[in-house]
Amino acid sequence: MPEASDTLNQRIWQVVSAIPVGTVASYGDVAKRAGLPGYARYVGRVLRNLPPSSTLPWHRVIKADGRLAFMSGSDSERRQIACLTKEGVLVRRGRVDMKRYAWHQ
DNA sequence: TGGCTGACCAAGT
DNA sequence: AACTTGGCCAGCC
Repeated sequence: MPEASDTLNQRIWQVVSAIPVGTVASYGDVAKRAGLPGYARYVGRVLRNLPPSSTLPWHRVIKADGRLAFMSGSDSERRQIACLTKEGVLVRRGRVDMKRYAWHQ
């Protein structure tokens, strides 16, 4: 059972900030690594609530099957694709090749 | 209290 | 690869 949400958020932020440049991790992976297996949706909510000024590499977090979580064609999706591409992660048809770019713990 | 909603996941077809 | 289904969990009415 979760403690104070501030503490949980900090754990999640810490995990996300540890994702190496040029790699990606799924929401479920981040949750598990933060000690919260099964809390993938919670991770998504935490990232959604991130302030615009945040420097956290939220763009390195995608769905488990390699697809981006945003609606196709949205501004958010375009921003994420731009960030990933700049880091060398190839995004094609809103999808990333997990075999190649997954963050292996 | 209870139903609805997601920046989700895994297995099946 | 595209879809569907059932499960999941906290926030917001």
